[in-house]
Amino acid sequence: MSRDWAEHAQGALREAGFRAGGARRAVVELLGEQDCALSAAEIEGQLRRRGHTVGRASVYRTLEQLEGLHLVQRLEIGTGTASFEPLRPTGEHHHHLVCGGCGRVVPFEDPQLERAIAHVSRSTGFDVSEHDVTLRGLCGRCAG
Amino acid sequence: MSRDWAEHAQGALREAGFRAGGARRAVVELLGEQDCALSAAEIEGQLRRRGHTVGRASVYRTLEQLEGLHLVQRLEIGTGTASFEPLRPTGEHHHHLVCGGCGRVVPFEDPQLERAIAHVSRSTGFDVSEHDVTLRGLCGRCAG
DNA sequence: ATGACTGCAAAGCCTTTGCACGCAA
DNA sequence: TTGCGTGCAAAGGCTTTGCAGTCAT
Repeated sequence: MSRDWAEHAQGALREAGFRAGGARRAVVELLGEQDCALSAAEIEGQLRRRGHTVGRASVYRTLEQLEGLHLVQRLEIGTGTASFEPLRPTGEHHHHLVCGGCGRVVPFEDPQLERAIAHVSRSTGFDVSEHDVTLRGLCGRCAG
Repeated sequence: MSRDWAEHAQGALREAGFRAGGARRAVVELLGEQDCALSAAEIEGQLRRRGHTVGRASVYRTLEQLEGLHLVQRLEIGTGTASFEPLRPTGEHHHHLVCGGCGRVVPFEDPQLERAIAHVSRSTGFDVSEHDVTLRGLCGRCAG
């Protein structure tokens, strides 16, 4: 199912007029295998570790293009470093819990929370297309 | 009521062992008058406009201290620039709607959303102390 | 008198941009 | 062959840090 996203994204990029290049394909494939958010540096590092080195600029450019097509969501989870994660066409997604002690990021999902957000969205006068929720605190280990 | 926050914050800072200096006091007072988030640059600019110039470093240092005492919340509303807003001891607060067209940031509040978040928080195994919600889309004017 | 507070300037990071070369179409 | 895609290096922008002078206690 994760691989589905990569194929979907490649198709959407092609339809949007982008050509097929190695760097972008590698970034999209890596993103498709992820279940949570990755920073640009993490993407660059993981690709290099796989032996497929990609320029930093290409990583950012690809992410920018994917964001423009609503294929990935950019998240600012606190420390001045952005993270990116695939946006499934099904709408299924999760949010994040961040531990202020160890920095661990844990995903969670909650239907009731989604319903509340959908309800608010309709009452705003905005055409809301994305949302994100971040909970911060201490994880079991750090809270002691 | 806004002024209450500034006094509360000054007291908390004193109890935490901080001395009374002009730069920090000015930042705290300005924050107390705000009802929504301000960036460090906006804080610096507004203080200068009032004739009370404060060094950029002092603004950031004060914000860092206030954040450490949970007196302000740092928000990353998208464009790589952090914003800060007072955290009321009463717990009352709002969230943000961001227009991707004009960049406008509109605050909103919703009790049902808060309840949903509180419910999720209790089920996570984390000791959740803060949260933030950001809705993104196009405002009435930009959606046309 | 001591050590925290400040401001300025420099350094650090993450991200974006400029440019020349290579590859898809 | 055209011009998009890519990588490298330089530039940008926000934030943090180092340092010396000042002020609170």
